[in-house]
Order: sequence, then C-alpha cells, then structure tokens
Amino acid sequence: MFARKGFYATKVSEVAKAAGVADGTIYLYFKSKDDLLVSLFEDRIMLLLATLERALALRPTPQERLRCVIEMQLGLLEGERDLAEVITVNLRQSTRLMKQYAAPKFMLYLDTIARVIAEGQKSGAFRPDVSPHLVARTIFGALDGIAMTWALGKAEAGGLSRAATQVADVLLSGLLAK
Amino acid sequence: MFARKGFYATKVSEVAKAAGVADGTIYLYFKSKDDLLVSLFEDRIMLLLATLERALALRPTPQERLRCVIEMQLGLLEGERDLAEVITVNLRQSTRLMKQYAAPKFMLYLDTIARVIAEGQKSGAFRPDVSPHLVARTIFGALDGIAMTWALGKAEAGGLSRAATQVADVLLSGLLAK
Amino acid sequence: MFARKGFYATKVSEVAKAAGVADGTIYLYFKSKDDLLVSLFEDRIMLLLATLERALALRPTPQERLRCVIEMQLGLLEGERDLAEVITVNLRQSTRLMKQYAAPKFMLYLDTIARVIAEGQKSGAFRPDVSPHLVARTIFGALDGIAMTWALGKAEAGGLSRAATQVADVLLSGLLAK
Amino acid sequence: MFARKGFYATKVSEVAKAAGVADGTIYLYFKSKDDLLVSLFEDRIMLLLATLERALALRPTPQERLRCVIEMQLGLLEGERDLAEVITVNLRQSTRLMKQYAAPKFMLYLDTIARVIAEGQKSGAFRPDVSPHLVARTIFGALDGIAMTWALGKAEAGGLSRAATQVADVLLSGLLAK
DNA sequence: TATGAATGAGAATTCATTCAT
DNA sequence: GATGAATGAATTCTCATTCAT
Repeated sequence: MFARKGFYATKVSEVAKAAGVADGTIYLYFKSKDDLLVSLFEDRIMLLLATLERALALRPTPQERLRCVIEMQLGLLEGERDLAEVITVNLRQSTRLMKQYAAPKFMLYLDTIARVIAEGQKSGAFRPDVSPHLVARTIFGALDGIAMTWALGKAEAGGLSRAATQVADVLLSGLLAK
Repeated sequence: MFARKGFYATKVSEVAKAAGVADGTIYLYFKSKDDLLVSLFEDRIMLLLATLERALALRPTPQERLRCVIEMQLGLLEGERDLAEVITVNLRQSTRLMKQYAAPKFMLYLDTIARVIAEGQKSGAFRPDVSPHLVARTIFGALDGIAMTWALGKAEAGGLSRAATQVADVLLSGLLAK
Repeated sequence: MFARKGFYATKVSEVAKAAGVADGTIYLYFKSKDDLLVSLFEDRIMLLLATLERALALRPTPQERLRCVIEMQLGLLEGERDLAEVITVNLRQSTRLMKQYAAPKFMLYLDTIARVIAEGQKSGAFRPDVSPHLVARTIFGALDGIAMTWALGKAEAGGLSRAATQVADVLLSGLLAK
Repeated sequence: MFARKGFYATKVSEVAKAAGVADGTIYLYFKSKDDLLVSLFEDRIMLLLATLERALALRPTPQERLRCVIEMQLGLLEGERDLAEVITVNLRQSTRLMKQYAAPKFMLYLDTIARVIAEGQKSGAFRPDVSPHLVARTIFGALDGIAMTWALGKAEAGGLSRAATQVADVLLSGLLAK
C-alpha cells in the first residue's frame, strides 16, 4: 500500500483493512505508523544481510563475492516491485526516519560490502587506490538507482537480473587490479 | 527547512516565516506545498542540465565528458548539504510526485548521461557491450548514493569532490574498451 | 490509581494489573469503569454512615454528637490520602455520575448531620435561627474543603485530626445557643 | 457546556459550534481542551480576587470583612448555576489539572481569606486559638459545599444569598473572641 | 471463573489553504 | 501585492469492552 499510494497518503485504516484486522490491532504489533514502515525496511535489510553473509561464505574469490553482493541486492527486489518502491522511494520520506531508524541497519549493510572490497584489495585482486567504504556507497547507490528507475518505470520481469550482470561487468573491470 | 525537518514535518507557515513573508504570500508564488518542493527540484535540475550541457561542449573526449558529468552532479551539492538532502531524500515523497513531476525532468538528465556513454561507445572509447541507459542509471545511482550517505553522515567539506575523483577512476576504467 | 492519575487518565488495564488480574476479570465484578468508581464511593460512604450511626448512639449531648461527625468524616480519610483525593476530587467526574449515583447516598449522609443539628436545636443546645440542612451542608463542605486542601498539599500525618479539633471548636461555638 | 454535560463528555467541536466558530479556531485562543477549562477557572478566580480586594478595602471591621468574603464567593455564583457547577464539580476532574494549574491561583485566594482572619485575631476581634489558614480552608470549603449542593440540587434563585447570611452568622459567632 | 487478544467507535488536534481587508 | 485570522476536513491512536478459549 505504501508503494502504491505513498506512505503519507496511505491511511492506517487502509493497512488494517488490507491486513484483514481492525485498526486498533495494528497498534498491538506496531508502535506507530512510522514503525510499520521501519519494520518493513528492517525485516528486509536483516534478511538481506543474513542471506548475503551465508551466500558470501560459499564464494571464495573477490570477483565472485562482489557479483554475489550485486545479485543479492537486486535479487531481493526482483519480482517485488512494490517492495522496491518502498525501499528506494517511500522509505526516504523523512530525514528523521532515515537517520533515527534506518541508518544504523543500513550502515551494517554498507560495512559488509566494504569488507568484500577491502578483502579483495588485500588479496591483490582489486585496485588498492580507492576507499572500500566509498566503493561500497558507490555500489549500493548504483544498485539502488537501478532499482528505483526500474520501479518507477515499466519494471519489466527479469529486468533486474539482466541489469545485474552488466553492472557487475562494469564495476568489476573498474575495480580489478591492472 | 525541508531538508532539516522533512517535507511533511515542515509547515507552510514555517517556510513563510523563514522567508519573512505571511503564510498567504506563499500562495501567490506557488500553487501548493507540493509545488514548493517540485519547483525547488526543477530549478536545480534545470540548472544542472544547462550547466552540464555548457560544460560538456568544452570537453572533447568521452573520458573527459564522463568525468565532467560526475563532477557536476556531485559539485551541485558540494557545500549544500541541505539541498543534497532534499534531492536525494525528501524529493522521494511519494510515487505520485516522483512520477508526475520529477520523472520527466529526471529522464532528460539520464538521457544526457546516456548520450555521453553512447557517443563514447560509437567512438570506440567505451566498451560496447553495455546498455548506455543502464550505465546512466548506474552512474546516477552511484552518485546519488554517495551524496545521500554524505548528507546523512558527517557531510565533511570537500568530501564530495574527493569522492568524485575516485568514483570517476573506477567507473572509467570499468567502461573503457580493452 | 484513580487518586494518583485521575479517573479518566487511569486505564482499566492498569487497574487490572494493579489488582493482579486480567483485564476481562474486572468486568466479572464491575459493570463498567464508572461502576468501579461509584462502588468505591458507595463502599466508603456506607461504611461512614454505618460507623457514624453506631458512634452517634453512644454520644448523648448535641455537642458531643457534632464533634463525633467531624471526627469521623475526617477520620475516614486520615492516613488515606489517596482515598481523600478520590472522594473530594475524582468523584466529581461528571454531573451525571454525581447526580445519578453519588447524590442519593450523599443526601443520606447530609440528612444524618442535619438531624444532629435539629435535635440540638430542639434540646435548646444549638441556636434555632439557622436551617439544619444548611448547617449540614456547611459542615460537610468545610470538612471536604479541609480534606481536599490536605490531599492536594503535603497531606501531613495527623494533620486532619488536629484540624478536626479546631474546626469543631469554631463550629460549635458558632452553633451554641447564647 | 462543561456544566451541562461534564468536561469529558463535552466535545471540543460542540464548544466550537456553541461559540459559533470552527473547531480549529478554538486552538488559536486555547492551547488545548484542558486549557479551556483552566482558563475559565482562572478568569473567574482572578475576577473574584480583584473584586474581593477592592471590596475589602471599604470594610473596616474584621466582622464586616469576613461577611464580605462570604458574600462575594457565593455572589460570584449566584445566578450562574452552570458556572457554579463547573467550578465546584467539573474543575475537579483530574488531580493533575487541579495541582498543576488551579492550585497556585487557588492558594492566592485562600491566602486572602487567611489574611482577613489573621488581622481579626491581631485586632482582638477574633479568637486567637485557631489557625488562620485552617479557618480559611474551612470557610472556603463550607461555601464551596453550599454552592455544590445548590448547583446539584434545585439551585433556587436567591438561595445562595440567603445561605450567605446564615453561614456568616454561624461562622462569625464561632470566630468572635469571647 | 479467568484470560487477554482483538475490536472499532470515537475525539482531539493539526495545518494547508482561503479570502476579506 | 501582502496579510494572517479563520477554516474544517482529515487521520492517528486510544482504550473500554467483549468473547472465544
């Protein structure tokens, strides 16, 4: 609902009706309307983090690990256009929301990406002249931007995974040591 | 004000007071509160587009042109933390706002970047195996993500221009034909 | 709880928790939240009435009987600051509550005081030129006001019984026939 | 409206309609619904205080001054049954309201009465063996109780001023030095 | 008897917008 | 053009009460 109508335009009573419960019941499980949005985000980013850690454990080379990150971030949203819209668009409704709740969890995610880069640099696979954290922010932003334009546009099925391969190609060849 | 408190948390009366006019006066110049935000965005993106076109005219090689894009997008926000926050965070109020007003102008901007890529591919400078539009979305997203994390974090002076160089290095070597 | 937080600010669930039972259990013993307050009041005023009647039976002279009334009304609350607050403050929730439930019982109480006065007048002990009912209302109000200011203030231990003696002195010498 | 329906049972929108303004307009003049009630009380008690001080200035003897207090407190409500109900009943809805807002102004009023008593004691007119503040609380309570029973009952015209004379007789002869 | 999760009616308050001055 | 007092629609959240277990 947040994706379709926007967070502020969505009434709690609509969420309740869609969930098949009474208005008050929402408040037995969520502290406030804000909490509803934040929980959605946290659920997903924690899921992403957990899945990512597990997947990374199976990929030995830095190249594979980076592709893994890219595939997972876009994969989380593939087929879930509404979720993509909530996370890339609606979540950013208010700075307060972002700073207070989303930022900490989000930083954990950036840290994970940065660690992949740093390890690749240490092993000599990636160029050492760039900041791992900056690269992490670049990668996150690139994928987020792709998801956003995908969600706001036609959101074609399979579009994100096709994008993932190309983006990975470009970023990887930009990061590999010469 | 939108940046500091969020669009919805900012009252029109606060904007009026900050501008030193009466509440009603706002409505002599803007159709609605939404219009206030959209105008802000349009002003800036049109400025960015115009400045970018002018700057691109002076850069002959695709490499220089791409660096130019990167420097300008981040440069627009350098030193204007609040503006960065409005554009990367607050503007994403609602899908309606994005789709109806921001998207068209935004597409013009993506088109400009895509054109730079396509020209680079045609001239043989950039690898031909990636979609110019996808690369444009990647570049925009990367820069937007950097600006967002910069704005939400400490927003250190000079941070964005230092970032620009490194991002340009990575993206360029990822895009150059072998 | 009603005394500490006010009747409207006290949730039934808080009363239930304080009583160590589940919310629903309250409704097995009380018809409604209002009933909770009314029962509290009725319990106490009936207790006061019964105790008062018993005590009055032992005091032969009008003077003693009047002192008895004063001591009992203030004595009921001595050491029970919360109860004093409920009766003097919180019970006055709404005119409806007062008129419908409290007033009848309350009138019984005023009647008892008025009877003490009337008997004193008949016996020649009290001045005959004042209405017994008006005097009863005066006495009740005076004691209620003392209890209220005591409850809203520091509610010092022993404060009410010390007050009782002085008030009785004043009222008695005001009522005695010349 | 508060008197007729009780404070909690009265909706702000009803007050607004009765006042012939829109709901929101209430909030341009009062901070909250509570403030509406408190303002009513403060207005009146300040009026009472001012009128009382002025009237007291014209009465030389302690006896006259005490009668003056009694006449004014009951006189304020004479003919204003609703106001009497608000002040004696509705205002006492919550301890918070009383303690936080009403108490300070109320104490000023009690102080004024106590001063009348203390002066009477100093001049030798009143018995010296009772606390002026306790007597003030007694007098206030007696009058408040009379007003309350009057408001909750038939509230006959002229009832309060007739009561005033009798109460003054009793209290005065109770207070005069022997 | 006791429970406590679910209910949903209800109300205070906010704030974008208007328009008489 | 500018003002800012007044508007009133709109919405979150609370909490007394119920009832299946």
